[in-house]
Amino acid sequence: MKQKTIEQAWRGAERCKSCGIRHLALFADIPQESFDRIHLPIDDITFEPGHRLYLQGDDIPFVFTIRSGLVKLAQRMRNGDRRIVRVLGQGDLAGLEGLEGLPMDHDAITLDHVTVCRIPKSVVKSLRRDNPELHMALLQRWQSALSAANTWITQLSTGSSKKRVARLLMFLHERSVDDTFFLPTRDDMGAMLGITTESASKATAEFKRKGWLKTVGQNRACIDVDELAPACE
Amino acid sequence: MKQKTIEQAWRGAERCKSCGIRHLALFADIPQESFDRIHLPIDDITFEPGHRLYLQGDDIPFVFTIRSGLVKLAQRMRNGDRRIVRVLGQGDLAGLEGLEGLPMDHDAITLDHVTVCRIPKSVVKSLRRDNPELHMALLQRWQSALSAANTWITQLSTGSSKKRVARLLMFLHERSVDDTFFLPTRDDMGAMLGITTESASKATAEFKRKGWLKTVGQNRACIDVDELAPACE
DNA sequence: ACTCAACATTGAAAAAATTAAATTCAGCGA
DNA sequence: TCGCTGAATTTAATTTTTTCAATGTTGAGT
Repeated sequence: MKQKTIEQAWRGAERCKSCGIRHLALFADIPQESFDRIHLPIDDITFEPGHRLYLQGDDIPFVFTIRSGLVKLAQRMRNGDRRIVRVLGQGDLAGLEGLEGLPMDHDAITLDHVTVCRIPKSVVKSLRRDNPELHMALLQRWQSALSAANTWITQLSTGSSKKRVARLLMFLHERSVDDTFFLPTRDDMGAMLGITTESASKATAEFKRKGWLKTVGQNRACIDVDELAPACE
Repeated sequence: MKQKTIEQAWRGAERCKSCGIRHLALFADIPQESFDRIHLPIDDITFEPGHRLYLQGDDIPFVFTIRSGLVKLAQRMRNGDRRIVRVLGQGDLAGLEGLEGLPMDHDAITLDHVTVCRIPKSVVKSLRRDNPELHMALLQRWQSALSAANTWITQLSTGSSKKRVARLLMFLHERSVDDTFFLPTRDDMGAMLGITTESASKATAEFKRKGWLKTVGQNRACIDVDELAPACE
């Protein structure tokens, strides 16, 4: 079990109004007086790479807003194969299924250093009761999650392994805050794209040789978008 | 443009309470008095195979509950490739995205004969305003759509072409009302599984040779589940 | 019965991906 | 420094998939 660090724990939600990504977060449009009536702990937590937010089958009493970093959602199949079905980034919500009282159908594991806002289901539920804004926000989260799933199928599970890797790099580039982005292990890339580790390695090595992909430090990289774009189709 | 046949059109929603699949449908738990206040047309429509419910980019004022038959959701990519991202069956909802006011990101096209219940967005919106049951029903639709998308990725976009075809047949079998199911064209199977038409044809032909798959009539088939199951992994 | 068009099947060659094994490389602790 | 370890890469053999082209099959319409 990896370690976790609780930076700050707040009674109530005073912190939310000064949250740097509030415009992206679940409570974006919730009026202040709604917060004032809520006095439940909303924790701001930092996780290191490889931490499990929850596992397939878990029944967790939280949802998580990703404040920074990347989280992979992976499903394991009976035969042991695993497939990463989505990668969440800043502003995305993890654990939506839990709100409907269903057990998780996937693992959620941090890829790099991740900060999340952990919100008890009970808070969401009680706010949802009388906040149409939150209703809308939740529906929009579902919408964007589904849209992301579609993209995952059409862009990252289709075409040759090279195209898939190229599209994955573009995807990671687009969702990054700065001009570099987190480069997953070849193993994870394979699980994201439905190809073997070796195929992922071959494609990334080729892009690096051609200078379209440059590694920066340990786990980060940047790409030449104009050069890589043609390789996507 | 394909033809459509309007079996019955109803002013108001009197019909809903006697709907045969109401337990599966969107308005399952809506109290009768809510219906009585609504007087907008909810149409019961039959489509023949190949009819487009809506196309990518459309901004439609309806959602559709599938009463019978199958509907494919397909995304087209810039290079012209298409990928079927999901197949909807009885009780599923098509056009959810429209509720959030977003244009459709996919085509919805009937595979076989399909009957739908076409509900104006405005009806859903006005009912949603004061019906927590409908809120719940909508969230659950989103949930099951997302869960289906995950299944699509892990089961139908992973592994060898034979496994994918086997899993698709199992999937179609499970969702069928009777013991036969609609067998898509090899072309559509390819688009569902991310493989070529020929690969889909070879796999289905092999299963037929082995007697694990039997065609029944034109577009329908049945499988020997016990024989086919091992081929899924 | 004939024709046409759409769909399905098949075979052979080419291309691509997977498997397996070996190698390089960087970081880490003794 | 040395050896260890995990990750990434390389290589070669094998398997799978795609491509391309030809051949069957089927049903609708004449």
